[in-house]
Amino acid sequence: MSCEEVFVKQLRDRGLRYTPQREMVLQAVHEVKGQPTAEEIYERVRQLSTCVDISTVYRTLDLLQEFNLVAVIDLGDGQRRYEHLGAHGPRYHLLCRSCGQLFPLPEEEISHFRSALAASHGFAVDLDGVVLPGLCQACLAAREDEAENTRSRGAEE
Amino acid sequence: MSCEEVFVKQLRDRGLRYTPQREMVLQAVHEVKGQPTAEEIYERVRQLSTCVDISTVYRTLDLLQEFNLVAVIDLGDGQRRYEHLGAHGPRYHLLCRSCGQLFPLPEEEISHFRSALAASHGFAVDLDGVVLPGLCQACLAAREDEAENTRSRGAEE
DNA sequence: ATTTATGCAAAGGTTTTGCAGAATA
DNA sequence: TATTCTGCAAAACCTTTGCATAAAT
Repeated sequence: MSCEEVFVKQLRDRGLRYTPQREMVLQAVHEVKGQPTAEEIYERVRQLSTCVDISTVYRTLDLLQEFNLVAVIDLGDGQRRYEHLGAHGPRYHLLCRSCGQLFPLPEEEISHFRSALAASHGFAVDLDGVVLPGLCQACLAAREDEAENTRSRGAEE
Repeated sequence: MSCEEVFVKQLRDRGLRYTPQREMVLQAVHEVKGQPTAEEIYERVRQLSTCVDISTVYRTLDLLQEFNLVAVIDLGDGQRRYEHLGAHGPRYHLLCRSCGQLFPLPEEEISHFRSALAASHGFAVDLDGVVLPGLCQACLAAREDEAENTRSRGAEE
């Protein structure tokens, strides 16, 4: 079942309606790369039709989230971001604090952590859409180089 | 070295000043339980002195964060929260999506996850102040009971 | 015909900023 | 005395809401 079909079905099941605006927001969610903000999705929608309001975009994104068609992502910059959830299901992310790049984190990495936590605390972690900050390989290496340089410079002086 | 001493030293190192307002904000951070918002810290400060402005509180909290004396916590309710970082160092949290309770997550649980990730992706996760959502033991049990009841009721009818 | 959805505009809440006067080193 | 800091007020920011009109079933 395609995303659109899922959306229509879920709407119908609740007595809600499939409108052109809702269709356009879903399309924009597919088309905009990365993890767009509501504003960015709104801009894409505006390319399709000029008189759609951003409040409609927000309202539609709320629905898509409820239906598990998008995940909400927080990169800690005070703006909500949205990510399309296709057949692949939930995604987990690593955010490099230094370069700002977002890296996907495969499910396998999460599952060990999840079961360890379930065993020790009885807590069922649910990391859908969670963004884990840190330093990526490249930035970590750069930082180590810098520390090395500082040390050797210190020794010379 | 006490928090206050660290704060004063860090300020001096940057040519910044130790003012009564900054002292009171640090004190409030120690005294308010849990993970207070800027507003809550502000209220505590106001008990000490009536004419301190909330913008000063925000500005001081920014400094304390830079100096690693507080961690910033996001419980996903659109309000930044602050947590005092004492000698114990960074804290990790589990947030129950159902009852809203916050549970501490000991360092040991994190470290396996961190080394696994470092080995597989070369990414150094840094979960200081990160809040991992999920379901706590009690809410998980309650949910399972409910599912059980629904099933047996369904069978009766 | 009935109910839901939309656009508009305005409000909402938290956090930030500009600036003149006060305080610190 | 030279900067930094503060309080005040206003702005900025993202998101939500109320309401009359329009659209969908």
